[in-house]
Amino acid sequence: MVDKPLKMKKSERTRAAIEAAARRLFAEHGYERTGIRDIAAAAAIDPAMVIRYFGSKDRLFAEVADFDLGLPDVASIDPAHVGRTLVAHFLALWEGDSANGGLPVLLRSAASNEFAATRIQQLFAAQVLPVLLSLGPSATASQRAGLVASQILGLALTRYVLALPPVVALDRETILAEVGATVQRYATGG
Amino acid sequence: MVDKPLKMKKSERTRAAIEAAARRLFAEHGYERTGIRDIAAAAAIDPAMVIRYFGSKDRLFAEVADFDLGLPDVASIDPAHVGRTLVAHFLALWEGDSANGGLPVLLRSAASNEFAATRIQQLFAAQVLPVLLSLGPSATASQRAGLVASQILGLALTRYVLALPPVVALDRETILAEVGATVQRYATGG
DNA sequence: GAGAAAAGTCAACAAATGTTGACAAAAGGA
DNA sequence: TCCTTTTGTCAACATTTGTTGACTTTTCTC
Repeated sequence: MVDKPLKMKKSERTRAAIEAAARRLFAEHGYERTGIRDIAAAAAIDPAMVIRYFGSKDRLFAEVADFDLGLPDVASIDPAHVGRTLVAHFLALWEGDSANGGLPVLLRSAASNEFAATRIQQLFAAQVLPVLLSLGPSATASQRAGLVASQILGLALTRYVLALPPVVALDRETILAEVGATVQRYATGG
Repeated sequence: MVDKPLKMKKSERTRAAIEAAARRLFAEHGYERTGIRDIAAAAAIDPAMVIRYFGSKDRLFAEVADFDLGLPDVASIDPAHVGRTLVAHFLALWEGDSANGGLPVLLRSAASNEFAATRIQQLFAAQVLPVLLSLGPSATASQRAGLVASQILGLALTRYVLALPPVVALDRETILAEVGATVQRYATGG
């Protein structure tokens, strides 16, 4: 058969459907509250297929949780606006409708799922810390990274996971200004 | 029988044992991952007793989650150090070994448990917001409360729930100074 | 000590969980 | 068309879950 443009092989399509459904449900309800049958139903396939394609619930979760923060290159960041830049980037990471959305998945489950917690820790250690290394004395980089994490994950938690009304109500510009200033101070050790 | 000093009625004692075990396990593993049989084992009693004393797992959780932040009186806070004061208070709330410890329970489960999330929201609305009302224009109180919540819960999340190493490594004085300054700025609208 | 009330034990239930294997349908290549 | 591989369906499994009811043991009062 001549190649159907834009249509992948059927197996790829169901695999993608499962992954998309899993991402959405894991992000919405967390690891424990999301059953394989729920995922299968959302993807309109048989529960057994989920296992067939991903081996186990754990491995499916791991696959969905395996993603990249995609932080801008260290060199391309204006040190005077790291705070705002970082916050903007994380906001996009949460609100971006399309591709990844792995961060919501992770944070929703991290509180009661050791794997997810470890994964978050790795992400910050491998991707955020390097950025901070170039912004101040390396001796304090770890401390600065900790403070930055506490504020950024706190914002994500209260706004997207817990959905505390006062935090949800914050408009983008206020967040960029206020939280950005905090992150700026933490990041540069000011 | 003459009253045994410091010993309560037997039923009260087992009830307290269940509650203590539940508090510890809920705080450690979250709502979903803590089974009634786990709680019973930790309290060295029969699983049926848990139901007998508390009716259901939900009600037990609700009981354990029903507590008070115990914030200092608004009037007694020095407005120039609200940030530090608030942070110190929340630190004590987490690290206090004895009585309550309900906050760890709540935060550990809030990400995937609607009841816990709602409860946190209520706590902040009913107990933190009033404090902020006296520290700036009432029109911005909600916004200031949101920012304060994002930082304080973020600290709690990363330090006590996720246990991110760089945040765990922070010493008390650094937290009081750095995070205190942020909360101060958020709270007063500076 | 007899009898009542409280506290505790035990086995079982129905439902939901992740996972598996046997089988049927469809697709693709020869 | 025949045959092989892929893809999907179905029923069942073992385990764990919260919860219940019948029963025995303890505790306390008279």
